[in-house]
Amino acid sequence: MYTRPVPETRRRTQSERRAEAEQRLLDAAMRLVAAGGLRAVTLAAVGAEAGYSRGIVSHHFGSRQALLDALARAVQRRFAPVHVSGDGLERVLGLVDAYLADLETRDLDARVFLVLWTEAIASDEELRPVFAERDAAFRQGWADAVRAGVADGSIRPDADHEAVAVALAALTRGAGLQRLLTPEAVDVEAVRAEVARMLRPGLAA
Amino acid sequence: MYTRPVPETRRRTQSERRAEAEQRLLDAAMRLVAAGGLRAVTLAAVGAEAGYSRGIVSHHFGSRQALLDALARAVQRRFAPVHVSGDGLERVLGLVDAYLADLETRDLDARVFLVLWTEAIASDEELRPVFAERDAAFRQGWADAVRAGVADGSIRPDADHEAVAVALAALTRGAGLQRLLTPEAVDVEAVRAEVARMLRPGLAA
Amino acid sequence: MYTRPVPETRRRTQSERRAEAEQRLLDAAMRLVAAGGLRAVTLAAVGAEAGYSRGIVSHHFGSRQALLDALARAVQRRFAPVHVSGDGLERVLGLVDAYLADLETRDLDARVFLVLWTEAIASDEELRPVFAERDAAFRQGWADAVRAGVADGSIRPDADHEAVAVALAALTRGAGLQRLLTPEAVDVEAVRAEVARMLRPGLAA
Amino acid sequence: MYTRPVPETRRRTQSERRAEAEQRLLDAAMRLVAAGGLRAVTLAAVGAEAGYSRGIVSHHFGSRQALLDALARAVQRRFAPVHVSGDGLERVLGLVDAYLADLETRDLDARVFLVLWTEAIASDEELRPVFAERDAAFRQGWADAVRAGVADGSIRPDADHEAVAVALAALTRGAGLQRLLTPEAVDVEAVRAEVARMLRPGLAA
DNA sequence: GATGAATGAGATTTCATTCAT
DNA sequence: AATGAATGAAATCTCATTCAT
Repeated sequence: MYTRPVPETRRRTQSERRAEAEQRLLDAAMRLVAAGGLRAVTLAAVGAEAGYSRGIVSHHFGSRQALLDALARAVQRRFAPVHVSGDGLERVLGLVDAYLADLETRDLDARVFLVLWTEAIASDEELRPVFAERDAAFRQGWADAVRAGVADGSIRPDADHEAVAVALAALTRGAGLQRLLTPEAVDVEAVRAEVARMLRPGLAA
Repeated sequence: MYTRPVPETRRRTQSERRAEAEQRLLDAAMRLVAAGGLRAVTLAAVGAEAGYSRGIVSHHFGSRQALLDALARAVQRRFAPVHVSGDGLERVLGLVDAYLADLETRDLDARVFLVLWTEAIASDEELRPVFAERDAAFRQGWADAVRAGVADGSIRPDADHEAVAVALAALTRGAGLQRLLTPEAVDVEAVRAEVARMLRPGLAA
Repeated sequence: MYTRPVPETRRRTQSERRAEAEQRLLDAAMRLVAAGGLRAVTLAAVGAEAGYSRGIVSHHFGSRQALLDALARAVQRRFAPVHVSGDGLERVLGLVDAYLADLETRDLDARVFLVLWTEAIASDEELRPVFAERDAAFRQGWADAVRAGVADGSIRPDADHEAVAVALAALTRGAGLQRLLTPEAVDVEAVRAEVARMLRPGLAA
Repeated sequence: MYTRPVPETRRRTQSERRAEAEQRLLDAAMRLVAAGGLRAVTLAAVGAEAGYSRGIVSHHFGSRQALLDALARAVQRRFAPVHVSGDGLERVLGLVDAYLADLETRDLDARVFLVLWTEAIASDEELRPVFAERDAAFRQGWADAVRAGVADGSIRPDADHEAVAVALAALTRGAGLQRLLTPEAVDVEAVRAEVARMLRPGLAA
């Protein structure tokens, strides 16, 4: 016999409602950033996109800036360094490849991250330090991987850790941004393959 | 007999005055972009920075968008591909090095170019096509250099011209943007040196 | 045998809790008015100042206006005419002196009363009649005192009761307001002394 | 023969237009303050009341606060101390009388001045110092008049200049405010007459 | 009794644009 | 050619109010 399912929208507690609303607002903000840049993230637009009213963002985040801060931190978590197997040289090349692959497979996250990252450049507000700090940690991770490669003998000993980190981070970010501006010009698969061929000999011991 | 002295600044024609005013406005806009991003480029601010009044930009360019278009084209001309000597592989590596060097030696141009370039990403307006077109030509130039290197035997024959072009353009732009966000983290000299060491073996035949 | 200790704060009835909450809210509102004028009395601020939540004021008073009404009545009770001994002229002068003294000794009450009184002027809402009525009673009290002084021969017979009442009420309120605006300029003790000397000969028979 | 008069609205220069607009805006703001207090002075209301658009106040004054500052200074000029003839005691009594008379004869000015004066009390912004300063000068004027009366022997020598100044300023302002709240209760003529009778003996030598 | 999620009205501010001078 | 007066669209922010929990 047919039994009616428990209704999807059961009674929610206040804190559940709050958590859900905030998540929906962040998701809405991500979609808007991806589609139109930070300029498209108006309080009214976020409220509407999330299915709420005009005032909801202020209610939950207090100010637009606070929403953007939360958004930046959320997307940094989501678009965080991938776990890559391998050691030394293989790990470094694997990281580059993984980031490039993410541009396609995690398109929304990548887009939002990159747009916010560029917006942080001209921002005197709180966006800049949030990204500056994260970038430091990000480069540190790569520099550490290079150092490990040097230690285990897979990477040539005279490699400048910091400079390699800057160059590889630049390469992946630059490629991501180029793909946002001219998607048809960036064949991610081809770039991944070529970058692997291009970098390996120059890094190997 | 009294002779009227020749005025130091001879009477300028209307068209000269117009050209001068427009140049001063573009210079002012560049300074504002460099200092505060596109958001800082308000019509009143540009007028004031150039030493004119609020209405001057509208008077000369008609609209803010027209000013930005002119600014984009001007900065593309100023920050145009450097002339690099050498052939084949040396020319490709020389281009990378020259672009990286420009980040420091032509700081203002580089900054304005990169800021406008990122703004073009989320712009539905006229900025996007202006940069998309130029980027195509830019990559074409690099792809041609790679092709020439393959032809003269200095670059390995299986190099994917387009992918290399994307990767190298990405590397230089990414480095430039990283420098804007965290200047202290990007030692341009060190990056130039390391990039040369890192790329040569991977591109050489 | 174990005996459960008598709780220190015995269980309060609902109506006691209600009364206590409302009193705490009124006290909180008074502090806010004194510190920042009516504008500082937002529902959220009153709730927080009283140690409750944002919604508490609406819960107890229904609306902001109702809270302000209750506040006006409460402060009118608290800042009510002082009991002054003496008859005739002495009583009139005593009232003036007592009101002036209250400006210092009952600073919070005086401040809140005066702020609400001035707010009532431009208020179409319910604050105006509340204060207009009370002012009428207040002047009546003073006019009566003057009349009694005339009757007992201590005040000159041609004194215009109403006009004296207006003038003396004006003097005390004006002094109180001046003290709120420029506290350092109003030496209450000196004003009390001078006012007594200045008024006595002009009112005496 | 009939000659057509010069049209009233002849061509005006830019600076005439500016001056006229600003004057009309201040006048409009005064009417709004008089009718509804500072709360009624919204940018949109001022623009509409002056016969302009919503944005006109920002255009001319930059911000609401700047408009209020200008308004405060304008009304302080307009409602400035009257020139009163006489010396010593007569001058002091004449000043009190003149201020009281102004409450009726310059109703609008008086109303606006008094409303802004009370608003200054709870204002952390720029209104407070503007009125605090002016009040100091105002009291100084009165204290000087008292001192002159003592010097010429018309006022009793033990009069406390500052305290008299505070009391008389308080009396006139208090009366003005009372008249705003309950106009029917304040017979200005009667108060003037009674105040004169009441003060003279107490101030005279 | 108490909390706080959600709404929407209303205010200020910024700024591109239009147009008279 | 140049100025700047005037407009109005669009954004953020503050808050009283309503109502579900």
